[in-house]
Amino acid sequence: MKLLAIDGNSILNRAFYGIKLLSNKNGVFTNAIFGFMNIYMKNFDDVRPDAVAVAFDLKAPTFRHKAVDYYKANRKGMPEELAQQLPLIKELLGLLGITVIECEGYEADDILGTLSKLCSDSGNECYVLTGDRDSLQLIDDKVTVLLATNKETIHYTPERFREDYGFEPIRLIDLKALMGDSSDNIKGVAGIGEKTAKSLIQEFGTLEGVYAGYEASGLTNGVKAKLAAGEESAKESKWLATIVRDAPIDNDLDSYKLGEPDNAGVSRLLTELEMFKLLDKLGIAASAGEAAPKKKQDEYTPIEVTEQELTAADIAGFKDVSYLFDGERLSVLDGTTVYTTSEAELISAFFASDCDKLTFDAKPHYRWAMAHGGELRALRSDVPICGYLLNTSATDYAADKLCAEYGVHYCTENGEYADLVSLRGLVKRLRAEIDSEGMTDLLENIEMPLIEVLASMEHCGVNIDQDGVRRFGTMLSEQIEETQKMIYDDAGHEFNISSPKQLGTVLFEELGLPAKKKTKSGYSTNADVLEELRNYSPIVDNVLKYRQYTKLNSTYVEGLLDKVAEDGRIHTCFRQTETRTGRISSTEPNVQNIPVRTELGSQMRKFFTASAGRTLVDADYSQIELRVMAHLCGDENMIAAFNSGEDIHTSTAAQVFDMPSIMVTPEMRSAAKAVNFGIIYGIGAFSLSKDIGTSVAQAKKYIADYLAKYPKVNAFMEQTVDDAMKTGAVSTMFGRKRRIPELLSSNKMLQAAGKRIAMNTPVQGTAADLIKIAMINVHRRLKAENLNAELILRCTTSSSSSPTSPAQTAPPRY
DNA sequence: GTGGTCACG
DNA sequence: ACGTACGTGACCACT
Repeated sequence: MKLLAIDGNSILNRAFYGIKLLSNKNGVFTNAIFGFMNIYMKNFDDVRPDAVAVAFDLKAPTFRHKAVDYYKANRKGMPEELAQQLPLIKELLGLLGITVIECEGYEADDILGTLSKLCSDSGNECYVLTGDRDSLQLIDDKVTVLLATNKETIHYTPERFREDYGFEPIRLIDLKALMGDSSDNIKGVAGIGEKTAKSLIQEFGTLEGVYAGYEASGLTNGVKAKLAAGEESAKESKWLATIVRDAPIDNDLDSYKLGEPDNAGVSRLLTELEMFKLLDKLGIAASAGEAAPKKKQDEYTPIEVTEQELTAADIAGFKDVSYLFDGERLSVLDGTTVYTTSEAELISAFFASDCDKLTFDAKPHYRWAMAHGGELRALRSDVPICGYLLNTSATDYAADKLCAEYGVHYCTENGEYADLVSLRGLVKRLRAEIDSEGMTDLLENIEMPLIEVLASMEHCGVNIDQDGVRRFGTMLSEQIEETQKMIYDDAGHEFNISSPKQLGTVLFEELGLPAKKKTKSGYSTNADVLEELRNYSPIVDNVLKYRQYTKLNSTYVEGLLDKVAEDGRIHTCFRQTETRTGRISSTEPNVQNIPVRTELGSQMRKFFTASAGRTLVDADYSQIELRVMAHLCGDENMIAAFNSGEDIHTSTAAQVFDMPSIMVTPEMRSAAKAVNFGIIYGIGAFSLSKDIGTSVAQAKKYIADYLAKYPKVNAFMEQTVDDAMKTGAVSTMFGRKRRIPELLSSNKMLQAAGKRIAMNTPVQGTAADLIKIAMINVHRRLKAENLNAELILRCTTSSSSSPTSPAQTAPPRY
């Protein structure tokens, strides 16, 4: 029999610190559970055990059998984010049929020690899974320790241990007795570190051996003196370092055999935690409907559907239907009948009909209708859009997940039509939720109408001068080759310049440039770092150039050409349920990050052209986010600055530096501009100082002066953060909500990040709302006035607000 | 799949 | 001692 014995605390800890904080919508953290289960499942697959036991510490309130416990119990407790996951993982393990062992007065490793001894003594195999090297002392012929590190799990057999340490596993105790372990508050012998301790154990075998023979040995007098002074401490340390192997736990190994999992219970728990990926991995059906958490399950009587081919006559009879369409096949649910067809004419007729429609992700349907010269009418609700408004942070808005989350019966009994049959109930629930959150107007008057606008923009696409792009690419390729040669010359050999690892080696080891910053995996070689190193060697400049050229070539030249359709245009995909703030994003290609900041890069924009006989018009709001801020906080000074029509950054500089605008220098304006941006992002003095190249103290003063001049900005920020801390969420002017679980974190960095999100999102999100409204209005007006014009892109536009050309204050005109 | 880097608002 | 502004997406190297 094989037993897998797991140090629950150790693995949970490792998982917690190894995975970024995750939480469900109620702010319950789940990252440690997620990481734990990943480690567990991987090792389970490797070992294929018959029995599993997970041990957890159970701390007694009073002094216990080991002094170390006293200290551990007094150590700073685990962070709240982790502590709250502890009962949850225990519950989950129980539901999975895995034995959880806790033993009053004993730590997890004592339990592992006891379990492994039980196995060893009875000739059974034991695998001890832990992240703690202390447990390596348990290794023997029957006991393998699976040491989970950040990268991999090392299988420690006696052989492997001897290779790494040069002595027997059990001697780890003697080693610790000498070198100590500050994390366990084991003192060891003062002045003896890892190296000395290892060589002593290798020479004398045990602690007792050391003390029996060290005086007569050839050790230095210094070491001898330290050993003599530390003898008592060493003996106590040895005792402390020894893992208990006779904890009073159930010694019948059979009792740890895997039990039957309670799949419904697991499903309920993981659904509540919104850990759908894990549910999937466990092979348990997501979202057992009866197990919905907080929300009471809506009443539902299962229906049986019948299936038939759709006819034109059927369409005429439809009033209020749900449908799904995958680009080929349409299925419409009316009552209990599912009408299906793949005939384009019928699909077109259905889309164009006036019956009310509910569906799932309608944008492609609009596009299909447009591509077939028709239209999609009377769309009443789109599930992912509703789901998005209720939680902008979800990774996807699949029907089964949403049903589980909002307590709606997911109609698995309808087989392939589960999504379709569930649609109506789901929409009803989501709309009710949206209504109670005050977002109905946002849904009906912004997000829903926007779907068609985005579809139309995607459908039209934008014309690309492909030859121009190709020529630009050829030019870039030549530059790349040339630059590459120079870099190889300077380095003295060829290497992959695009590999940060190889580049780091060349710059910081071979050429000996001073490394400024480190990343997790080595030296940082980002533009900021390289910028500072430019004077050291011409190679640095060339690397920067190489980066610029290759970026332009692969992302923009090649990336764009790849996406040009047969009509010579690119048809990007606008994503409406992607961003946390309410902005639209764009993919395949991303048209929202076409270069503009450098002269060379901005040439890319020339290749976005009007097709023959047409004109490309671009329009943009000027300083929309700052204007939104001015409006939201109502600061008279800021509003007056905008109303004056003067360049806002110059005006800010004039206010902050207390002088007439005409005396504001470009440096002052640029500092003011940086502060303005900082204000939108949720200011920090450090970053501001870096941005404008001043001391942190100077940056602090700028911020203080700014906030003094615009007191209502300050008040608004404080109020917003305050409210956000209370409600865990922020809203835009149009009622769009964003939950901010980071605010609940006890990690100060994370909470500070949450506060910045709280300050930024109402501003960024309101701007997004406004632009969406503008897009809808423009689209409608072009249509209503029957103009031969189309809205085609929502992309980057020239943002020219230089001091000499004052910002445009009038609303854009079309 | 993740991390580093860099393009944009 | 550490990291250090908000929001995105694409590409590359590497695991």
